Amino acid sequence: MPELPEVETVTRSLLPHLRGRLIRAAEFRQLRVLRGDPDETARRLVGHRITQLERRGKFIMMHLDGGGGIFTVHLGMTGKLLVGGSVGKHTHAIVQLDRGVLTYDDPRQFGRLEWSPEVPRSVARLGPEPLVIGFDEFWTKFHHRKARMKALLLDQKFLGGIGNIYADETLFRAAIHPLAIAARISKPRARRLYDAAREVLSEAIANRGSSVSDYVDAEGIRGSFQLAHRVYGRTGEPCLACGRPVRRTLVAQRGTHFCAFCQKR
DNA sequence: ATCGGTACCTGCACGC
DNA sequence: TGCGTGCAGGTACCGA
Repeated sequence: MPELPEVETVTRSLLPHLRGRLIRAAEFRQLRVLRGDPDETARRLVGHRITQLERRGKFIMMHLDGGGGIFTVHLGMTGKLLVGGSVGKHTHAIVQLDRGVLTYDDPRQFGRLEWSPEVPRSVARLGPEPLVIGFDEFWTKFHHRKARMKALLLDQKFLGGIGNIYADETLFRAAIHPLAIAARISKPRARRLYDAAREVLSEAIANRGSSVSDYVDAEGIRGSFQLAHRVYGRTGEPCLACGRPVRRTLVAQRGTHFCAFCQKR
């Protein structure tokens, strides 16, 4: 489900429910999604207040008061953080607050929950935020890379937060072929790419993310940016620029949607 | 350091 | 109805 715009939306919708809340109890059911010992993690959480929430890439960090460390959540493909939700078959964590309850649901169990005293390694190794990095720094990181464009955009050490949907949408808007080699792209085209990524992500956040199947925010509300997708999920439909059918192929083991005419290598 | 491939899970849509 | 297949917003880890 969740790439940068979806995780940003979840974080924002979570904030009014979680900031200042005292954690009264924490229960972990499916241990696959928990990094660390369940009892130890519960002990670290209980008795602390959540002082602030912070998104980095696709991670959500909950900061705890009094040097209580950080509780970090990654939603994987199908993770959901819900306030006031009920407990179901795929509910793997239940956090009781002084006001309300926070649950973590995740059918595929690709998500991760982790308590750590400092910023966890998973977050520390992320590349810069695409909406924060300047073009000069982007170009420095970009121009020598020999990876295919699609794979590079998906690489979280390059930029944090772009996933399969927004990689495809970015490349279409920048008119760059997903198999293009980064190092062979000129500076002006790299500028278009940089602008396209920021534009797509900003618009998606403004539309509360893309709900392609079951993504919802912390209050169960769907996003609407799926209605604005230009290539993702539009296989066989006409390219909005040239009318030729949108093609789907596999790049970096991920379904990749693009227009073979508009996007140049 | 960088790149590409595989593993990890469940659910759903589809064809037969 | 049931069964096999392919596909799905993710990262970690491995070898080259």
